Amino acid sequence: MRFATWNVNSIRTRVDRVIAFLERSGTDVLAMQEIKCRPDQFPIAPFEAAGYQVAIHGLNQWNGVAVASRLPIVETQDHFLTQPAFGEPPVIEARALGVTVDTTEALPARDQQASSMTIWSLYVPNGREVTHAHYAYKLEWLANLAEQGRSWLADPAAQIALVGDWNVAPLDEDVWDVDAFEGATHVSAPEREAFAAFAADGWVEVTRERVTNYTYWDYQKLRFPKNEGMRIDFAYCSPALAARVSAAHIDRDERKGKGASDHVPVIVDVN
DNA sequence: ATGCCGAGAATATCTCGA
Repeated sequence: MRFATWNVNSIRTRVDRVIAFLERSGTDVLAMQEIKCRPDQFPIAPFEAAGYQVAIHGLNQWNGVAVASRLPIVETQDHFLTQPAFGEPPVIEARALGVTVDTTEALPARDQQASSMTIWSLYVPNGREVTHAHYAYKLEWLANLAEQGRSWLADPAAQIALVGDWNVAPLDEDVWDVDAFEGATHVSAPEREAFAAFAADGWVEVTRERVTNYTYWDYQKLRFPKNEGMRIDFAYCSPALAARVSAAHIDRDERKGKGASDHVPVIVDVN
């Protein structure tokens, strides 16, 4: 069984690339971020034609998350219980979508193996500037998700993946030039502590040891040709799910050519 | 090589992204 996460930066602009990726990669479940549209604007037909159901959560042109699955979708949640609001009036933004899929047909029968998996497509707030209210919101968002996550991990058999654009570069090596990020968001100590808290709680980030590459390159200043990128897309798995992960990689080719997202897919294989 | 910002809404220029 293969799942993936990809910040697509507008599904309406990128749908042809996304469908081609699904068919080329054999991905069973794809978590998307920054779809930048409402459900009624989402190009559902090409997904269905390719054999995928789509769960969509989008409020307007900002943010937006979705999950495409060729495994049966059995439950969806359009926010996590402790998810904070932002703005005036306060709104719980479209930044989290939990989709539970039946994995029976994609995995070999095995004693006591779970028959379902919940994949959360997450688009963590950017933060903008460390002095901005959006930054405090980002830290609250991560802390509240961690709080929620601890309750989920009370079940040692939980099959849960928290995947998406975390908007945090956890290590210095996750940015092309740490000096260029002095004082910026994504690399600050509080953000890194908020990210590391998930590991302390028992979540296992399954791509760190299997992928040695960036997942994002800015559109500006020839960042991709010069390989000046950032590693900010991750997959935290519950312990029981992490134990079944066999491989992970990125599809770097998706950053090439006309019409690329600024992020690439991060792909995880599960036995 | 992969190439110098892209997307959406509104309507000409703004917000947002990291």
